[in-house]
Amino acid sequence: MSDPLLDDLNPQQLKAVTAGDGQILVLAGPGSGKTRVLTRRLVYLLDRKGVPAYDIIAVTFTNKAAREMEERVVTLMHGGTDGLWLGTFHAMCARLLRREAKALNLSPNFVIFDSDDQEALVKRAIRELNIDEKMHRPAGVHASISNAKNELYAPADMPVTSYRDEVVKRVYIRYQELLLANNAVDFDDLLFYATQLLRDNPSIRESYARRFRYVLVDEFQDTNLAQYELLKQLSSVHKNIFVVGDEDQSIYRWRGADYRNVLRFEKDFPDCQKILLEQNYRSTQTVLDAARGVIDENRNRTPKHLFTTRGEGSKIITYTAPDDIDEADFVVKEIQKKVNSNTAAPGDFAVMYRTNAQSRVIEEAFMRSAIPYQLIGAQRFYGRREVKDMIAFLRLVQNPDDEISLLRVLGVPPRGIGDKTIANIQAAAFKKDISAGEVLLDLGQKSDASPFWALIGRSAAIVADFGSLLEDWIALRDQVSLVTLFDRIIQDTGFEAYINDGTDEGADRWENVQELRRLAFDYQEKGITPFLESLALVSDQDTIRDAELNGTGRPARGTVTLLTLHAAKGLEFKQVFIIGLDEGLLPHSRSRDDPEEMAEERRLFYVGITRAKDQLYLLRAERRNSFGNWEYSEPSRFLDAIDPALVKHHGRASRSPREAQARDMIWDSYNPSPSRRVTLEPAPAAEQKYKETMRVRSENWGEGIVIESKMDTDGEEIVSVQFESVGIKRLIASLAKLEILK
DNA sequence: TCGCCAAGACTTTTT
DNA sequence: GTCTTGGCGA
Repeated sequence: MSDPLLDDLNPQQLKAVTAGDGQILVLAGPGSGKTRVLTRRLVYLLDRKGVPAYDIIAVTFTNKAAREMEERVVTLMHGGTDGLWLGTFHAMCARLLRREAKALNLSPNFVIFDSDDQEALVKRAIRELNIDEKMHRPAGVHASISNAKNELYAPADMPVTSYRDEVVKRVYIRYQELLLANNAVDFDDLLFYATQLLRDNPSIRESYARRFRYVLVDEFQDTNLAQYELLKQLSSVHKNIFVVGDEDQSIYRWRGADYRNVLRFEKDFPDCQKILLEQNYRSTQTVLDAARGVIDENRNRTPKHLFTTRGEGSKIITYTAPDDIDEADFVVKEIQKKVNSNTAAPGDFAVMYRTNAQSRVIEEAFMRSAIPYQLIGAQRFYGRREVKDMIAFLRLVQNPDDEISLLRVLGVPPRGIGDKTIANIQAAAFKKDISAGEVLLDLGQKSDASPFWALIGRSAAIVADFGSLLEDWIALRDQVSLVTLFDRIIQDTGFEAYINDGTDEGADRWENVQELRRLAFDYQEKGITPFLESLALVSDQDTIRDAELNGTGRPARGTVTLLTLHAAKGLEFKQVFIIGLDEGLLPHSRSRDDPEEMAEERRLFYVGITRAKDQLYLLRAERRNSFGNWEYSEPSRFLDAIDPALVKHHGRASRSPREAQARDMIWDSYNPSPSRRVTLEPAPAAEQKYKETMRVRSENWGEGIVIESKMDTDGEEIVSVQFESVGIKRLIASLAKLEILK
């Protein structure tokens, strides 16, 4: 009998999907069908085990992942999914906090500050405390505060071991007060408050932990301490927790993520079931071999034996460009060539780099060509001034206490409110211990009868006008649709005439506002709060446009995707270019002195390599332009870990003979040292009968695929075979009577 | 109050 | 080399 839910799963996947209750740890290599397993598990619980959707919570890191899961679940399911909690950590926490706001010091209409707002607020705290901004950069202090929150330290509890800590702590305390006064939370607060809420309120914890009989988690290796605690609390009653992750793809250490949570999980739940997914459905053997060479140099990991049935595939193409401009040209020309000859479409390609700064040169090269491309990240859309302004208006309507937004839009468009007036408003607010927004609203209501009128001074009338506009909008908030409110704000402020000033840039800016308006359309029903929340929590990945369908129903040719290695996680492309394989860039110079960070750089490269399905390109440039002068670099050390036999070096483009010689040594005649090569070198070939990817049949277990074979010290050949029936078995070849199938 | 200009920073990755 | 920030003049 056929079963569409389970039939196409391999033995390991099946084991994971149909595992019983308890704690399940799935370690899933790249391309091993991680999302598929998670999705099927969810449907398995709902559809086969009859678990009500209401009893399940499933958490991901990006909205994109959550959306994909939801779409697939809906297609696979016959019943409904009402009541299911499915979303990102941050979104789930926001939901929890809005429901339980009264148990915290927040009102349910709190806003979520984005990173710019957070930094602005830190800056303000620093200034209030008369701390030297040059010595203690707001961005740096904010990063330290963020770390403290991820480690679950409340402001008062933050440990101090240095003078800098002391400064950070003082700022942290003030920053947190300011957030509360703004009725706002930052990204870390969402996790921090949620964890705190559950920890300190047994009855609330009980009710959620009782409700969520099943907890499912994606990208578990990227959880930080706060997230780990949260998961433990949510699953504290039923203890049915199913996590999927891969230590080798942990690349967010700097954000508090700790892949050792995988080890912690095994320690906290000694009875947990551990399942390895090792069959890769994405890449060619060549790509996997390169990836393995790179990652095998990291220690402290669960060894995995990734294998594929996709065959060897084409060699990795490497190219050393004389400079970064030529590096970019090579990428564009190569893509152009394949697109023109119809062997590939733009949507097949991705270009990946370590730092956002590298995207510029690449982008310029694409602009000179006719190839469509999309650049992911770096706040391309939401970071635009006109977009942020419109969002700030909406945020102010949602929450008049949001002073950051208030200050942002008070002079947009310019209406005669300057520093002096702003200071007066703030002073008036301080005097009455209310927010600046409330001062405005009072002025809007009572005009010159307001007690604040005299305090504001000359521009009181202008401020009162703005206050009454704000009051109108707030009144409209719950009566008209989101888009109507949006249009009304534009109309009342003359926003269009202000930004669309007749120049090309003006038209561009107006187009961005229209784009935001289109996004608002999707939230007509849900309203302003979910809209703003979704805007605050978009990740770069969420902005990726997949190749849309065109009118004919066939996939459009798509666009080349330009993105950082970080943003590439979880994605796949037929052809991948990784550029900037230079010492100092990948690995980044900031990681040079810390082995842990170096290991993370390596994982980052590993993530990049394993995005490729068919063809991988590795590029570097001998010199690149930074701040207006040339900087030279050596090839990345990570390249040494890739077996030269997997690589085809493309042309030579070196300018100076000396450099060319150095490069040739690395690429053409480089002979890796034995210690480095040990993991890649096949065992002595003499008696070895079986090789990776061979199909074999055993009397006991039927057909399978050889995933590894090596000679042990006794001269016995040890073969690991992935059997269709029972999964992976390690066998002694001479005893196992394996038949090789062609 | 606002726009212009010069000085300085900027480059790690982001929910 | 370019973008942001802060200071100054109109």
